[in-house]
Amino acid sequence: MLTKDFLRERHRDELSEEDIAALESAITEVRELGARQLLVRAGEPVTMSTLLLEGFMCRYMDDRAGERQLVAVHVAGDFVDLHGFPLKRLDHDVATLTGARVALVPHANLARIVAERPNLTKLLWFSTLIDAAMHREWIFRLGRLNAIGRISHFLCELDAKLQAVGRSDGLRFELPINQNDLGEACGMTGVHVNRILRQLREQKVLLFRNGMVEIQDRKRLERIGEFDPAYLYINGAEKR
Amino acid sequence: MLTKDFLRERHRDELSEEDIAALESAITEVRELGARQLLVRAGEPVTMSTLLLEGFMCRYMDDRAGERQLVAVHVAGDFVDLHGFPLKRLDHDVATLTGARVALVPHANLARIVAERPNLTKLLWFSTLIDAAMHREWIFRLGRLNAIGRISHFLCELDAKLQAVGRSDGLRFELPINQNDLGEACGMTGVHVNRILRQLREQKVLLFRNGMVEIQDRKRLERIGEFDPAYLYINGAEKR
DNA sequence: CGCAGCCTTGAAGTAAATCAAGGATTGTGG
DNA sequence: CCACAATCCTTGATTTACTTCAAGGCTGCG
Repeated sequence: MLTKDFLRERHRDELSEEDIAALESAITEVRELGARQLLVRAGEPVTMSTLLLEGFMCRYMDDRAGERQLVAVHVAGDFVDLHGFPLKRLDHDVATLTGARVALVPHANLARIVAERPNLTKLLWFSTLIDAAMHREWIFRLGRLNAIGRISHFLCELDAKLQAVGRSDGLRFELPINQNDLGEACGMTGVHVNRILRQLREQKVLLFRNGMVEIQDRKRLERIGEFDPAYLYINGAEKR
Repeated sequence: MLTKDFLRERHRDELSEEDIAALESAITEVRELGARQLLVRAGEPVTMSTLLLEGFMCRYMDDRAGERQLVAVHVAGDFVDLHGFPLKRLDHDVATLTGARVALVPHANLARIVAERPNLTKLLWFSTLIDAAMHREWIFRLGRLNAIGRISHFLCELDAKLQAVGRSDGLRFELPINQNDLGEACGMTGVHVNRILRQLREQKVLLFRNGMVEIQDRKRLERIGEFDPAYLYINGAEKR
């Protein structure tokens, strides 16, 4: 069942068995990808969308100097570039961060779903809106939090998303990226990420080493990052 | 024709006359709103969506200290909280910036459209994805541009959106907000906005006074803001 | 062994925040 | 009609968070 993590803990239960079967059969290919591999370049017409099955992917844009700004990080179960279907071309690049396994869905098959399955269509729409909600929180993070807050918030978000698909137990999870990647996500230099991680380590809040995140003091971490998971629309994680 | 500005210059031509009639008849009420009026509070269930007919609205979230971060600014023709239909509750507040006229669309009427009109549904979906694209550009702005770049980019975006709905001639447009609002959008203090506006004024790039923006040197403005309108998906404004 | 990639730390520089005060404009009530 | 209050704009002085530049160390690998 390739789509088992899609919308997991997020109204997946609203999908009928026929809806799920329709989605499964829309997949035409499964592919293994290496780390740091470009999948879609900004501006080029797209004809397929990518469902991430395993690993981490990201979406990003470059500034004039060629510096990256990540705008999204994706985990298993995410329909990474579903928005490419209505948009027809993307405004950003899509790439893997780590090794990954993906399922490919041609847009022609999505068109059939839209024509025939209003309920599934609405949930596909819903899933792109969760991405938009995460974008908004990303804006908040960059606009209103300082460096330690940004890193903390980002890692809280990742943990929550990974827990929803069974890839984190809430204490530790794998995140095989480097400090520079983290900086590109949180709008700061790799050097400063290093100093912030040291602070978090010294305060016994969080450890990030060898591609592994260990949350030592979740309360403090969430407080530092001003984190409230409501925006992730995960079942049961309502506004506190 | 209340919906005449909806998706104007953005594939509105893909809507059939019946689609447009269906959308028009989904509107149950038109309302005039004062400036700085809260419409939707984060977390509360929503049952209607708002099509902005005239004026400026915004969406924002507060940090712990109560400081606002704007995550979107809307102009005439924008379906401000259409995403509230699939999401059922919002992760942010929605308010007017200026006096405004809005059309209200109950979600029950949207449900009928989704059930009966796949083509219109896909364009409604599309319109929420343009918002997401603007969110991404907003992330880029905050993460990768300095203060003068952020202000410049933001005003370029507003001008492009307003031109698409005939509210800017490309030289000047009304924007009746204050410097502090601008700061809340661009992630900086009002004081610093003031200094940046002075720079833009002294360099004869742009004037912002009395709620009116005058673009004096568009080339420079776009260059300072690293602005490329491709992400707005406005017809004819393709990737350069 | 020697190189590449990543992490770590220090020192100096800079963009923006903060604190503070005054000035202009508009509205308001006596 | 004018005093004054409120709001917004403007500018200066100081502080702070983060960047930049630089160098060295660790680890794994061909």
